[in-house]
Amino acid sequence: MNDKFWDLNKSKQDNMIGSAVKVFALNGFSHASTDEIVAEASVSKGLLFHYFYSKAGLYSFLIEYCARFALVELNSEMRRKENLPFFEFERAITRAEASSMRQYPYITLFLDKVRKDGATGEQDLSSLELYEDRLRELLDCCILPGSMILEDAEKISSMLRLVRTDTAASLLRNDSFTPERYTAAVARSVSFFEQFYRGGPVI
Amino acid sequence: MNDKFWDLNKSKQDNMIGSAVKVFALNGFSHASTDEIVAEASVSKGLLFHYFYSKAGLYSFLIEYCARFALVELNSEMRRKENLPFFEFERAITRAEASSMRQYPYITLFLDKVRKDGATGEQDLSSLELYEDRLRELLDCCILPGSMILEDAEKISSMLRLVRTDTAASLLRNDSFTPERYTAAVARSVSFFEQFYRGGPVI
Amino acid sequence: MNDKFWDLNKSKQDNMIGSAVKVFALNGFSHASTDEIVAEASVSKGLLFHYFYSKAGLYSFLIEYCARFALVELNSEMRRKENLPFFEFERAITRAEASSMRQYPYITLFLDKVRKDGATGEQDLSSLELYEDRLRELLDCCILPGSMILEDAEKISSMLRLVRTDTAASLLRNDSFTPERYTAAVARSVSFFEQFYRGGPVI
Amino acid sequence: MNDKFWDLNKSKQDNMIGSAVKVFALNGFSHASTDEIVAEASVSKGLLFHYFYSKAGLYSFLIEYCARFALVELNSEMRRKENLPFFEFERAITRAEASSMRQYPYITLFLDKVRKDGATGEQDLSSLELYEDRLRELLDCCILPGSMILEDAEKISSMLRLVRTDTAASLLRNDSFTPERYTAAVARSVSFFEQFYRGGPVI
DNA sequence: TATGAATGAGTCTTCATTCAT
DNA sequence: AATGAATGAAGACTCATTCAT
Repeated sequence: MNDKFWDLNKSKQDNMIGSAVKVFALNGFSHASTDEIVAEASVSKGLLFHYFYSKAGLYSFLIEYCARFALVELNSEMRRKENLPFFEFERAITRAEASSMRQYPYITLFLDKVRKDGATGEQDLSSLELYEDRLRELLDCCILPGSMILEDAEKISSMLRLVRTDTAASLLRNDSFTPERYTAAVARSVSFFEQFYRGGPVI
Repeated sequence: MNDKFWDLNKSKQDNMIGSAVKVFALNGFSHASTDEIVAEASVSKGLLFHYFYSKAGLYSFLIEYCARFALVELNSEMRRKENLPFFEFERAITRAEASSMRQYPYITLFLDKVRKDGATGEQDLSSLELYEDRLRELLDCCILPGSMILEDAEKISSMLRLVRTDTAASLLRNDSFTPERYTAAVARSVSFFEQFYRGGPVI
Repeated sequence: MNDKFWDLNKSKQDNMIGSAVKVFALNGFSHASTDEIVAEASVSKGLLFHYFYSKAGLYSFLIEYCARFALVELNSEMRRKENLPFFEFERAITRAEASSMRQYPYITLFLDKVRKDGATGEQDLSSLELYEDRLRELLDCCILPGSMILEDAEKISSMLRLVRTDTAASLLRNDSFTPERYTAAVARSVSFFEQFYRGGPVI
Repeated sequence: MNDKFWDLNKSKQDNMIGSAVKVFALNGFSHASTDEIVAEASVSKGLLFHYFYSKAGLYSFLIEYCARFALVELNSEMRRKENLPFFEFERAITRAEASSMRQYPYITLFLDKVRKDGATGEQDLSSLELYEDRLRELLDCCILPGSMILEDAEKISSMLRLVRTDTAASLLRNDSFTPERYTAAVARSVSFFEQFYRGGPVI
């Protein structure tokens, strides 16, 4: 990408980023059209390519930018609270995502699409892996309920990720997304798992 | 579609269906190329369009065909066993899918892709909905463990669907898919949920 | 390139080759437009790319094809007459070029453009070099007039090449090109040099 | 062009002229990019268009400017020496070009490119023709060796022009150009022709 | 029935040119 | 005078679809 992008004022940057994230999130890399992106952002075709050189270049940039953005939000939510009880940790992730989505509503869906598209592609996913590694690290130092083993925590955590993605997708699809609704909807699923472990070992 | 397709011998039919299902499953509707489909099936471009008129027509046909095929397998697995205990029901779904995938390995991934692609598209998804409705119906008349309410069963069921899709995707990706491995892998996740409800109410 | 190109009938092949050679000869690689080529050949854009994959691929193909074609014409003109007197050799080259240009009028200009464009580009020029090598080889076994040393023969030969290119360019420019006019015009320049060596040593 | 260009100090003018001449000489009109020109000259895009209005305008300006510049150098070299012996005349042309190239190394290549590009284009070449006319005029009043007729002089002169262009191109290509090397290299070719006419009529 | 050559609308990308600052 | 962000028309290339055989 062209570093001059950062000389633009924040709102222009966010307009272009948000528009591109949305179109990529909804269509995936191959079917996202640069025409749609520039229409969504109300800028010219030339400008997009001036800053990002190619559709693939824009995509790579967004992966890195969004993964880092999400990581910052995650760390900011986690500050000074590393050893959270497992379910509090899951709620914190949800709040961090909600916070990212306040800025770029489609960021969560976008990163999810990248994980799937990227499996077959040749993108540099290292930033995204950094984010995943951090999540994993935080999970590892969670305080698990008495009867929960790490393997179970991982299973639950990966299922909750699915719930979050589904929730985001469905709220955005019918135009009713707000960070608050998102947090509330996911919270119900977290509590669902939590009940199994409430009040000690389950047998 | 052109009904003369059904006059072909079964192996030619299955060759074209299986090839198209695979390419659509791996790439989604928009990025699947008719060139790749005809190469995979070793037939000519003209023939594909002779029978299915358009890429969208082929896609629609496959949705209907695969959804019905999966429904037949599901019903066949369920015959005379409508009131199964919940976790046995989940195991039965898994066996039904494994059976479908013996014929068309990518069918499960294909139908999953359709649900997501289709959300934004204008496909006729009624056959798929029929399949979903049947699943829902079967779920409704399951025998739930003592402490499980229907809402919980639905949550668990939708999470297990995710597990099944992930399992299928990962086995197919590294070329190690067999119906048996698929059934075995999913069974472990079913048992994970089952433990919470074994031996009576959990509190 | 796509080998199926050779399955087309000769007139279609020659139509596409001749059109592309003309457009590249007149405009050079960078400024030649595929739109202009397909318009000149009266075929669709898709077809051009079906057979040649890219503008660069077409260009590479033409370099090889034209260099080989010119080489065949050259060898055919030289058959059984390897040890020609120098100026007869130059006349033979001219006849060989005239013969190539009967098929593809712009071939000489095209190959000349390639030598210049190619100096900065990254084309595979080995076929063209084969042609040049053959010319050089034939020059080396010419019978030189008594007072002419090889170095002089080379100088004269390279100047005559320029004369040939200029002659071709000017005849084609004002639409008056015929192989006969070309041969006649160049012959005058050959004779110009020849006079210096007629009747023995010059000093 | 915008006459205010002449209010700039000479070094800024020459910087822009030299850079543009170089880029046009190396790439021809169509493939020369204004981005490359402004990068070479280290000025802004806007400034280039402020002074020259368009790429074509800049090109036209350069043709006129360079042709006049070359003419001035030619006349300056020829002052008081109109009736030169033919081969001295050719050496004088070479020195005049070398002198032009001391100021703008690519000027000779540029004017040569213009003659070829211009053949198909719609540029105003009258300044260049003035230069050519002057050359022709000087040639006409040369003192020819006894056995040389005017037509021969023209032939030799046009061939020597080619030699000069080739020499300039090859020296500039491998970064070893100096006016002195250029003059020396061309002198050898002039002497080659001269030998034919040394010591009286050649028969 | 079956083929694949041929088409052209649509997509990505470049680049001369404009204009607000 | 000087900048460079912004534009959009034009060019390379793709791919679903058609049609003669």
